[in-house]
Amino acid sequence: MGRPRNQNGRREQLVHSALDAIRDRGVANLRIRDVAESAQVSTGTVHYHFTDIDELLYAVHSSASDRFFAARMESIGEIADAREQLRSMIYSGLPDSVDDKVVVAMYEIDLYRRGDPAHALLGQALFDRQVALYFGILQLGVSQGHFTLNAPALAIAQNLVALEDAYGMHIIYGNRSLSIVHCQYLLGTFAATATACAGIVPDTTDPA
Amino acid sequence: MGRPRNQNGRREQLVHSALDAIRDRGVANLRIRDVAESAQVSTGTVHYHFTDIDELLYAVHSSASDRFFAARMESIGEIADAREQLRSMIYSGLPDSVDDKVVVAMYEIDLYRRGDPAHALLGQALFDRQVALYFGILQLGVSQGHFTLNAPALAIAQNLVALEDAYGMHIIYGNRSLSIVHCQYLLGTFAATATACAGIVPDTTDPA
Amino acid sequence: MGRPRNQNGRREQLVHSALDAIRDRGVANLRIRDVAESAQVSTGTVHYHFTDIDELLYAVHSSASDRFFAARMESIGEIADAREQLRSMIYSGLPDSVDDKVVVAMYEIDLYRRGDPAHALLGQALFDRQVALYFGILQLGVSQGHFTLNAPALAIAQNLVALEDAYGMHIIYGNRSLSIVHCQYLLGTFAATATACAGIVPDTTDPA
Amino acid sequence: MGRPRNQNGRREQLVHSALDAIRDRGVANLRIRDVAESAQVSTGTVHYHFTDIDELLYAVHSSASDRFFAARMESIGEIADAREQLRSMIYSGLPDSVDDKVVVAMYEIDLYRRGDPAHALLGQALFDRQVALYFGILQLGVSQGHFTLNAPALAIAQNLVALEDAYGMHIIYGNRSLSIVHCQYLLGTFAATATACAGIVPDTTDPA
DNA sequence: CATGAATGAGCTTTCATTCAT
DNA sequence: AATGAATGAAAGCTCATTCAT
Repeated sequence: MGRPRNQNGRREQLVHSALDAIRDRGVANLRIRDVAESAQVSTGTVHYHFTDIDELLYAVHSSASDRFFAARMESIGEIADAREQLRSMIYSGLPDSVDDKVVVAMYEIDLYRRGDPAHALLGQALFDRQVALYFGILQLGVSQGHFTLNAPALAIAQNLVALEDAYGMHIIYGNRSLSIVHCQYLLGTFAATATACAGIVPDTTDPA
Repeated sequence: MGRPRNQNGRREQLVHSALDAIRDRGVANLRIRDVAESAQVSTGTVHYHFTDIDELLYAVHSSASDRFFAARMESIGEIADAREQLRSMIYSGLPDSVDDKVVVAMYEIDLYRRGDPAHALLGQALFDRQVALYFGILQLGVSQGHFTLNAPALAIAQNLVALEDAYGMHIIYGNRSLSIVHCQYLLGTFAATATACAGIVPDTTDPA
Repeated sequence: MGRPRNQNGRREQLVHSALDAIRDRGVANLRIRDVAESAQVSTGTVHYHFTDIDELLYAVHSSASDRFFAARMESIGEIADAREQLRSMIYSGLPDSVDDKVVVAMYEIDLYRRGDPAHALLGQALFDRQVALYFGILQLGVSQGHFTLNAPALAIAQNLVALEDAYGMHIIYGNRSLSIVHCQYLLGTFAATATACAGIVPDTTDPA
Repeated sequence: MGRPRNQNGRREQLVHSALDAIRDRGVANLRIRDVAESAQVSTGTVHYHFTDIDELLYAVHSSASDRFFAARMESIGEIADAREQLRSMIYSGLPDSVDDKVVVAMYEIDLYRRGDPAHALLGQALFDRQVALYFGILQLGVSQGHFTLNAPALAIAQNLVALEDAYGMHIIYGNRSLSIVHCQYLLGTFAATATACAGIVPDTTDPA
């Protein structure tokens, strides 16, 4: 009956293409044409699926946040020990590289759309979800007898997410005095002292 | 440096006007005309003093970084006690408000010009200078017998600056779950535990 | 006439929907999509029944003219007295309101397709038919002994139709110094003096 | 001091060019590029002087109305006899030809911008001014002993302007059963009977 | 017959940049 | 030094039209 089959995936495909385009050109220089070319469709097609560029950016922001958080959830899903969970989180909270397209897109759109309440909400929601994740891990570690917290669990959780944000940003920006490994070390140092649990982090020796 | 010399005042005025314009419209939407109108000159005048918009943005970024750092230096200049210095730093490291034009400009340009080595260098240099400032304070505190560090001073210093960066970013983005006062509390919590010095921070009671 | 035959009802439905759409958006802003949405079909369906937008507009113009004239014919069909016929004509010659969709469509398409001989012909044909109608009424009134014409019947008839056109246009345009009632009065004044027959018109007292 | 000399005339020049372009292509098909080409400037220049196409259309409408009315005023300026004034008015109230750009622009914009209060006001204001002009002439004719009005002067004046509007529209539309000369005859017929003054009109013999 | 995703030409609009004054 | 009118490339957005299903 002429019903769409899998073309409903077109929106999703365009969002993926937009991620590539944003990584390559930056949000500020993002043109509809870039997204279209990356997806190998015409510009009209992009406009057919997204009223305007704002709607596309919102979809990308939303999708990137969800994907990022889902990946972190998944990374600790099978792990029982809070120390291992914490270790895993420190790996998944930083961009893979200077070109991690999901992380780049989140930072860029967040800032590019500064002042737009819809985007502010996405950023805030991601922060809060990540805090909740860390919060749970900290409590689990306490109950497992591995962690002794030197401050409220919420404050530690917020600081952990904040450190990830900051180091993620520096990595994306190309700050050469902060390699990914070194950022992991710094996060690990913080986690170790906050939980009074030396054995949790990948590498507590300063590699710098 | 074949730039106009004797009226460097005009260049500076334009940089100041650009700060206002960036706060109001965002770097991405910044037009030469906005800077010109804010400075009450013609667009031609802006072009006379800055070859192109890149040169203007670099000047703004550079000026904002310097001003920001200089203010922080000044804020601890007259203070002898490392605990008071640390307290003062926590105040001066966050934006005044969601509209702190110096901080907004730094973040926006940093991200907007992501990939440009010149701007990356400015960001990195600011980070490093702030780390150095904190590093010195930490060492002073140790020598004064107030601080007992639970991790290398450098790592603590880097984490302090990173937390400021992250919370600054969240404040600027309009994240409503992180008020300025709460961010100060979070920074204070970290500083207090890292230095094992309870009495240094403005307010170690969670105001949330 | 190789058009689809057996579902002429669909064509007519689309023409009606186009009338609504033109009233709401104006011909100049009329999109195929508007017609389709108004008829609750897809844009493809509109294209199936009308080769292009010109064909649709012609059908609408033609239909509106015919409907408008038919209504006027009908409005005097049962009336025997020429004075009453004339009175009735004055009511049926003006748009009901600023949003009379049939009248709006005629004026808009007429002007929008200015220069197109086919549309010019429709306008001219409507004018001529209405003149003929008035002409017959005037002659009837003379033969009934009610009217004494102060000019050739044809000239009076043409002027009557012209006045209707002009006032219709002003009403449609939203001219606030010409209410519908006042336009009726003005037409009545003209008709009364042209026929030297005081008793024919709805209201010969200036309501202004 | 670098003050504009006669470039202030650029706006006016563009309005004139727009009149030509509207006559040639119609308002609905008017492109900024048409205006620019007609004025031999770039499209950017048009946008420099007019924020958007609406502002341009308003300027054209306003200018056309004013020019049209001014020409009519001037056409009777030197005439003392009301009969001659009336005769002159009948000449100046109709478009010169099917391509009279001032009249075409007024009708087209009026209709194209139907529903826009600003344009409605321009149309109404022109109507009212013309009515006032006729009203004065009718009263002058009465005081000169040439006219005996068979209806209120205001009603006659309104009907005169309405007839001009309608016939102007038909001429513009290309209605072949209404030549300019014949329209003048029809206006003259009405004027003659309304004023009971046979000698005023160009040609009271039906030329059709 | 009907659908609606896809297309791409065509338009408006923006804005850095130039340049005569 | 400063102006601001003019430019034109670049981009977003609209929408008639096509076509596979």
